[in-house]
Amino acid sequence: MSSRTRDEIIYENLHAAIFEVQLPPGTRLPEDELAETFGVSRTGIRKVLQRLAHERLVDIIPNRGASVAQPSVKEAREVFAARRMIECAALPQVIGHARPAQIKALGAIMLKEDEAQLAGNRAAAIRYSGEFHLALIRIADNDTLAHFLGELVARSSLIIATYGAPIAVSCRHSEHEQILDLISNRATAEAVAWMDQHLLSVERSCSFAQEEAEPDLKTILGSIAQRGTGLA
Amino acid sequence: MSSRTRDEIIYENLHAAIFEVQLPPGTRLPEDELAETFGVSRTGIRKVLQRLAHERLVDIIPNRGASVAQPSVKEAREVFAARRMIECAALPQVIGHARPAQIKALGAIMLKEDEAQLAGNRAAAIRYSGEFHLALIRIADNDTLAHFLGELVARSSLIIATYGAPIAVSCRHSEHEQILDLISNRATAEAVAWMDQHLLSVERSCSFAQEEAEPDLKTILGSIAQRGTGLA
DNA sequence: TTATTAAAAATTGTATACAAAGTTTCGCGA
DNA sequence: TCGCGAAACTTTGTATACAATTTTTAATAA
Repeated sequence: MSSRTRDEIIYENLHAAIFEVQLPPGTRLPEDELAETFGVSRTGIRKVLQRLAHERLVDIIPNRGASVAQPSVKEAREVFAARRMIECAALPQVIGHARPAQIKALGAIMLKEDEAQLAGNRAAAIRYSGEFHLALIRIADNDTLAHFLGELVARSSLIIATYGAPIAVSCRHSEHEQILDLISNRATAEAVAWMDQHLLSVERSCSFAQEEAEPDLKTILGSIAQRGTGLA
Repeated sequence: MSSRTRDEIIYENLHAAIFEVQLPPGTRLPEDELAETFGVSRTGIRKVLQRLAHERLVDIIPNRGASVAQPSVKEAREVFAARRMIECAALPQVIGHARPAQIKALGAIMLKEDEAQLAGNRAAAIRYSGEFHLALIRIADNDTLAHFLGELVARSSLIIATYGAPIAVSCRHSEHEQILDLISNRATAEAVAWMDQHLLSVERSCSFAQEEAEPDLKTILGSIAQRGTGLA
């Protein structure tokens, strides 16, 4: 499998670094620095940055360069709403196609996620948690849909990094276990309901309140002024 | 609205040309030729081609350049399956949010599509037909989802160009009218059922049979051999 | 001290040059 | 005539150079 071209490798590295929150939201990504790091010219880097921008994992502002994306609250809600629609809608297909070996593989991923959690390996926990959702939808044998969900899962990581409670890491293991049970029992309706609740609970674990209202400069300045301006 | 950078304009031009089947699937897109056409260097063209490749509107084969994508049968089925999931799942949201002005706007698009059909303006008919589906989902106020559907709708155009009957142009006007009626009456369940049927009927209007089976060289050669090899 | 402005530095945008890979053409031999 | 192979040509891949823009720094005046 050496079809992994050099661009591909750079992409995978950057993607993983962002997905696993080694590069937190907002981190600047100067072309020169990346080019030097990966030992290529800016040309190759730009291509990768464009791709990541298209996946909404980095923001590119014209003439001002790239940085790890900082999803807005609206975007965060959209991503979770889209995930609920797609993952729930695909679940019947998943259950229809699921073979024992695939369910076993899901269990293995879940186990690794659990191990990573216990070991305090945050990056691995995030990776396996996302991998669980992706391995799940891949059973539906729809690459197009799986590709979309891949983007949404990666963006979810950025969202949780931005708005999530510092401790809560993405998905709770027990919920994945529950969904897996329902799938292997072919309990479609219950599985869909659980998946919906699972994704809602992840969304609820984020605190969007602070930015729910547009950051209002006047309000902020007003509250500062209250503390006394020294004027008058 | 002069925030349309030069790349953006090139992208929009190429996208429209592909979407409206002015550049049929399989058309080669040499960088030099495009660069000359748009009066820029290859650098700018490559960026646009990469973007279109990410949207699966063009295929890029390393060292062999870009061409308008030719969706496989599997990909075609995936795209329609994804559209059914997304458009049906979003419909409740659409109906919940729909304001009279928006429904009126949908009606206007439908009218233009109808006019284009009658005038035999195939490109405009395709454009408005896609625009109807996009305007519809935009009512749900989820840019993320609308963006995904935008890609799926454009790919649908390529699919229909590749597998569709020469006469049948995308969506039948009457079906759009029916869906619009059900939405304005807030008949959610019926609207979802109609949307599902509508998308299925578009899919069924394509003839995937020829390529449904993997193009099997041995079979083809065998049937040729049957006609007599002249050997022995 | 603070605000304003100009110059300098850093960063991105775009074109061009050269290298690498692929395609075509032409000629040679069977 | 047909098949094979090499050279010429075409096209893409990558790096580098220079232009344009933005950001930072420094200096000056209120």
